[in-house]
Amino acid sequence: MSLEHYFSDYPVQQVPAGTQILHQGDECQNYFLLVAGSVKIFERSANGREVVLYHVAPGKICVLTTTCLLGDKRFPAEAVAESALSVRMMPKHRFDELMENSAQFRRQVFDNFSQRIGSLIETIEKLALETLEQRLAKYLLLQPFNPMQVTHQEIASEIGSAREVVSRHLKRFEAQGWLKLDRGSIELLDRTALHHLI
Amino acid sequence: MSLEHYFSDYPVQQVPAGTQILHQGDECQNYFLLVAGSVKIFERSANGREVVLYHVAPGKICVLTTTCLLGDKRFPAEAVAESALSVRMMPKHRFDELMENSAQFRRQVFDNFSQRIGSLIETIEKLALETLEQRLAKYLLLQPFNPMQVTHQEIASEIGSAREVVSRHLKRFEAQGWLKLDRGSIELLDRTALHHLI
DNA sequence: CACTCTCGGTGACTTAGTCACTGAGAGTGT
DNA sequence: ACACTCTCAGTGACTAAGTCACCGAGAGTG
Repeated sequence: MSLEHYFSDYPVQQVPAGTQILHQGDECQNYFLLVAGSVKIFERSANGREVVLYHVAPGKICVLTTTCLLGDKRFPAEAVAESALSVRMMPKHRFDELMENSAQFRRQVFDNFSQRIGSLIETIEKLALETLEQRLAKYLLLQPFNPMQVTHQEIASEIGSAREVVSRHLKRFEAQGWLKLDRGSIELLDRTALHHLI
Repeated sequence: MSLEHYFSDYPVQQVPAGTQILHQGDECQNYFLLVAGSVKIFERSANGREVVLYHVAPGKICVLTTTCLLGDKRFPAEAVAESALSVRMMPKHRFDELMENSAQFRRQVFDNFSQRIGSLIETIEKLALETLEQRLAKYLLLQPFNPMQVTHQEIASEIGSAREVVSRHLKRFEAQGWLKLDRGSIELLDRTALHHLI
């Protein structure tokens, strides 16, 4: 039984791509389950640099929203729709009721929490212990499309770096013949070479 | 009702300071509640660098152990007793039973999860968006004792940096008259100056 | 076709991390 | 007391990463 089952009483709502769903300091009103699309949760620093904390995938709830509602806290990050979204919203009282009465539901929510903790720890490891080159190579190899449509700025905030630095590394990779750069797109030509960096 | 209540059926066990409790890849056997002392959970990279993920405080359970047992995974980090410990261990079946039957217990465990997610996100923010000087100043100002007994290496792994880099910054702070360095100890002399760095 | 905006490239510089080595102190055993 | 070993910190030389200020190409708009 998937999480979506428990949200089926609530209508699917559409959100256009690019919508900023939550700002830092906002109050969370509802739990939301993502039906389709992708939400980016990230932090923005005083000088405008960004770092992506995680993405919410279809079939998942946003763990940070959950902790806010459970702990009665403000949302500590930014949430933006990366693509057009379909979402279902559930009010707090219903969520609490399900947590109380459904072992299945609890299990699903706990799994979401566990996975998120794992992914956050992975992010910390990468930031603190890996070189930028390694993080960049991993990022490129994980993308589902080739060529991929992505800007250098987007990559920088995914891997916790700065645009210029990413540009320079990519340029170097291109000079090695490992990939081909175009405005807003990157085509991998030699995945093996990138693998050797890791 | 605190978490400790639910562990009271299980005897308090003593663990000497410095004991490595879990290695990367170990299988978790029991949930443990820390009664007294402090446990450091950290990652170690191939070249020996370390980064601290979090500390387990008295009255808390180790969230990572919990996610391992719930998800049937191996422990993904290192766990070391920072001081002499008193712990109570609870077998998996009892934990599952409590999760099933006690709303209070669930609530406590969830709170632990939420707090941990918050602290991990904070760590990511610091690593990606703050300068080393800021992280170092924050670390120093948060320590409960003055002078504090700590090595440069320990500080480096707490703030995700390298020993030499920390040494140089500390040396500079000392030259400014903000603190006094000694072998294995640091005395803060001007907290206000350190605050201005943040 | 001018205007604007986004995206990427670049040089010069600062900050952070790495590597290899040094020496000072603390603790141990004889 | 003395040598031995270990931990801790200091340092120079270097590489990697991040910042700042600026430029120019292309895409989209009116």
